[in-house]
Amino acid sequence: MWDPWLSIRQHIVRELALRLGAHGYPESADALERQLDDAPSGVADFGYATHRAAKSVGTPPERLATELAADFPLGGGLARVTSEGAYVNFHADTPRLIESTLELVFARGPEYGRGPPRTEKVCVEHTSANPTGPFHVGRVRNGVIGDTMARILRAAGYPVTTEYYVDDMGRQSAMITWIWSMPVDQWPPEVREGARPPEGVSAATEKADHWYGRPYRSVSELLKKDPLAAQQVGELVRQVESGNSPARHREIGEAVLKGMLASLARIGIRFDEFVWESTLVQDGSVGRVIERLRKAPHATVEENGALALDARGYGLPKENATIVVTRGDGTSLYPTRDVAYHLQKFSRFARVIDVLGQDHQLHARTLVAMLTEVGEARRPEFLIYQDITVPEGGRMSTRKGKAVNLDDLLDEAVERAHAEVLKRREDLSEDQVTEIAQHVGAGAVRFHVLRIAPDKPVKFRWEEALSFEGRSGPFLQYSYARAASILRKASREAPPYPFEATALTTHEETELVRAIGRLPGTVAYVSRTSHVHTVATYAFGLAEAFNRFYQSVPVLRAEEPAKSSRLALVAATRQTLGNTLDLLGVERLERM
RNA sequence: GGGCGUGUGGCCUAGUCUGGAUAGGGCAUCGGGUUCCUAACCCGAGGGUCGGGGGUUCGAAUCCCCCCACGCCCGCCA
Repeated sequence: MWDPWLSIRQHIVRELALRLGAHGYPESADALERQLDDAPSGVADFGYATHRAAKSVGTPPERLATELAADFPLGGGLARVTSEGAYVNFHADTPRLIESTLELVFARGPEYGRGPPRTEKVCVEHTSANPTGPFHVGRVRNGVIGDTMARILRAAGYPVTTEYYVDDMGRQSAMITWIWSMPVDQWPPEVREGARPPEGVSAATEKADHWYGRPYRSVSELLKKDPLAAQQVGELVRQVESGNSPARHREIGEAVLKGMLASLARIGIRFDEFVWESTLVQDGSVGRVIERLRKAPHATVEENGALALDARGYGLPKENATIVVTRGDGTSLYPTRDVAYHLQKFSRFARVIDVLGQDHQLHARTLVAMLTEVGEARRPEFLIYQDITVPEGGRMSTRKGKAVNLDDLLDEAVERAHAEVLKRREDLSEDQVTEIAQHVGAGAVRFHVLRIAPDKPVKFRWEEALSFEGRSGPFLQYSYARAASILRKASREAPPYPFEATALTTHEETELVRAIGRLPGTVAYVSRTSHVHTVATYAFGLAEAFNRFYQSVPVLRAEEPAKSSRLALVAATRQTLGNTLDLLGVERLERM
């Protein structure tokens, strides 16, 4: 037993199938499961629209609804069946629902919401940004979505590994090594000018991603008009590919990555594994992929010796009907190396999920075409999200100078949170205030990115990202803290929580129980659909239900048995909201 | 030009996969609520051609077709 709504749904669907069958309308329980709607709130728990069945049977829908409701068998947590117009309405046995929901929450504790264990190993690869400089806000959507998806899949019962694919082989990371391989005072003037650190900032005082990343944009500009510099960078790429990369290359890459990961850690994103692209070249996997592609059905060789694939027939855009596998000098390209990486992932995992920005959509299809060409039938599942754009238009880009640094956003969020905490709480120590502010700021930013469907483009606006009110991370944290506070004052911070289901009778109480009961279904839904934002929507609804309860129903000042029962309800809310916050990667706060 | 995605009150958004009851929320605006468990909260009000047009259906924000607008991609970059 892991979902308090499951038995009642199953009962309804099973009996409905039987009764509709008796009316001459055969429909499987599975099909009916999909047709069973949530009834409008206040009307009932579930509703079934009879129009379709009625039409097929030749009975007026209203009559069919009346007939079905009249002698529908109760039980399984179903207390009452009514009809309204063409709808059959199913009402749960509320005391029984309260009992099964709260008991389940207390029995499972931190495990509440999780599904039955599964054995298929899943890999969620996300973020995988080049180690060339600090994260901007546009990039973190990938990490937030990927990290949350991984948390949800774990909750759904899968063994999950998160991976960061570190691209240390491309031109972009070579650019950083190239510029830092010479003393700063010998840098080309335009680079030195463009990369000048602000007053008082040095390598010792600044995070490595910010420090090493500073010249990135200027170098990128320089390479467009300086063939000699471009040639030197190209030479470096060849060195890396042949395994003779300067030690500095890996050192800088690791330093920059470390700085980047520190930023992600601030919003709860961590990785299980890192796969450095260069290792795939050095262990020969990329070479083997190139050899297999050379013998592939549609392999061709371009005039300058570049190996390519004639990809017509793969549904790629016309101009892109050729996939280039190696450069003229024989060095590999990113899609080719990514094939090697995917073959490796397939050997380690049953399911491979790639979180990709929409700008990688074509890459995804290229990758699939190349996998076909090497005779690999397995496919990654792509979780595609739209970009975060800048209000003036266009997506964030460090190179174009249109980007907001994640660290800057977080610093600002934490600063504002600090001011808010100070305003509200005079009793806390400076350390407590600082800690709360960090989690509130981080929670606001992470939730802001998470609350919107991945399919939707997001326009970045400071005021929205920094909102602590309404549908926000801090609202959830505040709700959790309120629940924690009541339990603390009652000295009831741990089980057991005895309760009497019949003592919980107000609309606010029963709605809160219903919300608590919806977590397992939400987890199952998201693990199936990858609609990670649904967890954010759920969390908000739960917190809202709790705040309404809090407002209208006294707990500590109530008489028994209401008092104990309400304390149990508060404890169940704290557990459920806490488990949900864990899924969202938003820190729980016992006080704020 | 082709491919993918998006379009829901002033702004942001859920619902779209699997069609079903008066399209839910948040921000902003206006009006209320704290001698009482944390007002980062709660209650109420106004505000909607669900981008436009056709179609399918008993029924369309949801499915199909056409069109419009916006974003991204269409490198021997990643």
